[in-house]
Amino acid sequence: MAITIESNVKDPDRIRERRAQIVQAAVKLFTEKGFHKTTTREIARESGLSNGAVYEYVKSKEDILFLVCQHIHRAMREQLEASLSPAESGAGRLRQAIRAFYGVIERMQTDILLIYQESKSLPSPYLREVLREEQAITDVFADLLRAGVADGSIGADEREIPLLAHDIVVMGQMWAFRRWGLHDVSFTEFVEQQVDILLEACKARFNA
Amino acid sequence: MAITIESNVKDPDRIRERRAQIVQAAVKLFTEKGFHKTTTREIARESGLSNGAVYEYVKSKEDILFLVCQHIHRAMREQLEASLSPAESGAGRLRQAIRAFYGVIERMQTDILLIYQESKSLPSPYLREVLREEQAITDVFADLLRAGVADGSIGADEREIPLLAHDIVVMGQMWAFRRWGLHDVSFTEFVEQQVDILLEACKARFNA
Amino acid sequence: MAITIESNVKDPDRIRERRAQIVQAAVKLFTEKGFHKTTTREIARESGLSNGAVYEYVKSKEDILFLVCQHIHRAMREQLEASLSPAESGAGRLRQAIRAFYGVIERMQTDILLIYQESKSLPSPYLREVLREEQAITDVFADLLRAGVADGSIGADEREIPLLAHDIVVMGQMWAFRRWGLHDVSFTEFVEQQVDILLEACKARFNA
Amino acid sequence: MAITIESNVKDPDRIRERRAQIVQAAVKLFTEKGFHKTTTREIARESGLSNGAVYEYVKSKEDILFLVCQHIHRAMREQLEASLSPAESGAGRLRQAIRAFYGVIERMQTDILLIYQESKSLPSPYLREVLREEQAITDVFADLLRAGVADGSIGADEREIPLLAHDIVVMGQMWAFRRWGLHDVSFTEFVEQQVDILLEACKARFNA
DNA sequence: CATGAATGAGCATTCATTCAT
DNA sequence: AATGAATGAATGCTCATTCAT
Repeated sequence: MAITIESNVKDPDRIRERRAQIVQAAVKLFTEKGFHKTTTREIARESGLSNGAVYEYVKSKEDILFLVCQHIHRAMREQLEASLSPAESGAGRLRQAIRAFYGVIERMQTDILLIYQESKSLPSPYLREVLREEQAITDVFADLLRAGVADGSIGADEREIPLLAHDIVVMGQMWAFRRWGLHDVSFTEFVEQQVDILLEACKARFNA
Repeated sequence: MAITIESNVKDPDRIRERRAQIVQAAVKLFTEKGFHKTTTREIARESGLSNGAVYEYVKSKEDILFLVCQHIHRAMREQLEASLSPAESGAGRLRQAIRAFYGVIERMQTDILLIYQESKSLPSPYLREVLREEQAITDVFADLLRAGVADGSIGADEREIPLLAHDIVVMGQMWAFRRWGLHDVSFTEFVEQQVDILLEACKARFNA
Repeated sequence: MAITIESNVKDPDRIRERRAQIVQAAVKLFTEKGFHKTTTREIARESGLSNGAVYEYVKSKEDILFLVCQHIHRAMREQLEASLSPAESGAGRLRQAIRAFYGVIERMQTDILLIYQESKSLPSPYLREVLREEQAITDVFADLLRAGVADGSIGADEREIPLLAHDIVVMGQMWAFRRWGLHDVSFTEFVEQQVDILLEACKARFNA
Repeated sequence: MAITIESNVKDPDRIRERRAQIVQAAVKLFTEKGFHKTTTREIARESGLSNGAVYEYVKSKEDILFLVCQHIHRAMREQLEASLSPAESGAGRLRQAIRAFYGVIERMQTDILLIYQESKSLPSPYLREVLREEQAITDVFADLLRAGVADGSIGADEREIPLLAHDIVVMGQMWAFRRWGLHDVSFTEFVEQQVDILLEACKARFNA
């Protein structure tokens, strides 16, 4: 199911290592100049590989973009999971999760923006995979919502949950993609206000 | 203040007419294949102009993208303004405005997606102008919120208003840019749920 | 024999007038940016004519260049002839002629440079005509030399005369085309030194 | 100080070799049709390289023109130096140098014409470098003149030397750029006459 | 005569990708 | 496995010239 990028090279460790170099270089360059304005030569130079070597670990420039998206999503997931702490109620856990997630967004602003702006250039099988990952993140919140419904700490209706989960994600990500319009709002204020709105929207009850 | 695209041609009516052709062709092609994968030759052919003629009305490919964004924003504004109907209270007018705006988004889905995905390719003076327009739309809702606060039908705090306005916009636009994740939600449900959340968030009181 | 540039327009006065405008504009632009980097549109604008109007008085861009060269040569001739003053001996008349010619060169530096740099872009019948004119100027000096030989004030041999005449011309024109290397030499010094060399070379005798 | 043209290719030998191909092709084509009427594609074809390969060794068409000028100047210098033979007096060495130089000019007529006609199309840093080279050639003669003054074999005044040096160069180069007017003069006659004039002008004394 | 919009061939340059070494 | 030179199709843009009005 998961997409695998082909490589001419056998040694998996080497593949990991080299791709890490490539991805690091690409993230930097894509962030600075965008996918289309970055050349594969630049990626090669920045990653310390030769032109040809890049193509030993990747079949096309789009592969690199996919690797980049994958890498960013992986990092987001890890950070998100690392910062989830167990709480008494479902509502409590949800609140913590949202806060944790928004913290990740704050730290990974430029990467998230990168995905927002460039993922459309992915060939569709890759794009699907990236959206699947985006959905997986959304599902984390859907699951938390359902857990809260189950323990009575959240009053939302099952019909509302999918959209609520999307709202949670989007209302955080806008910190990255609407940065230009939010310069007067501090990150703390931002989080508090959004969390309040979202928990209200879920009909969260902490005394449940 | 407003950016003006230069043209070699003098007759303003002709400019309007030809640029309309160009924009129409470009919207179609950019939507189908994206800005970078569309060639100026394709735009020329699709718009029924010669290669050279296009460059009589526009100085660069980026100009075309800007014209496209401008056109879309203009259309959004017009539709939004046309569908605003006066209501008793500020809260009522806000609710109507959100509904109207979301209707516009529904009808202009692909155009909005286009702006989301391609505006980053604009040279920065153009980009600034586009963001200004985006902000203007956001400000429409900020103003409505303040009007509601003034007549007592909305209980939000002034400090919350800017972010609330962005939330209103983004929570509607996600219908366009998160289409892939909302296939199980009908548009009506979508609107109702978002509007409920948002009005709750504004502390709207309709019996005020 | 003389080349005539065709025109769609009948009235000769109008042709003269319009071509004068075109030439004036072209001289300015060619001097500033060179023949190839100047567009016919620019010439039209600068001369106050429309794009199409230019082509009523001229058949091609090369025609304009030819007209420009012709105009410059004509002006040189006129100035040269106007400043020739009769002197006693052939040698005296030659010296005066050279001085007069060098004065013209000084005043028309940029025009002369223009001919030096751009005439190679003329279609060959035009080029031939331009060279004929250049030769005619050279012949003025050959004739003066012969007159001096005839009255005994110049001792040069007939075999030397053609080259001597070219030397006279070139040693003056270098004031225009070697300007970059002559910044430490004043024009007066330049003239005196060149004239001395040339008259010596002709074996001019003023007491003849 | 000296200008260096960038290349994507690392191996200096290869750069030398390929640039030699490019220059050879370009000299041929520029001589035949001029810089502006020659396309980079033609240069590629004529030099046996692909379109893209040319741009691995050069950054622009102007770079090629500069390389061409540089190559011609280098060849002139080499030939000039190779044909300088020591002579007793300064005046004698000067005479030999002029003859040698004029021989070079004769052999390199078309190349010299090329520089005369096309160097004005060089971007100004390149042009400056080319003029510096032209000045260096002129300075060779200025130095020879001063040496002759020093040993008493030349009677020219220091104030006259710069212009005299230019005269030496220009009176030779006219063999290339006034070819059209010198068809009746044999090269031997040309050299003898110019040398006589110039040595006279320097007040050269061979019995010094 | 004059206008100025339209044409379209043409050009310099780029860059993802390949492949001989 | 790595290198880096080579490829060549593709692209945005220009501009002399024409011609309908």
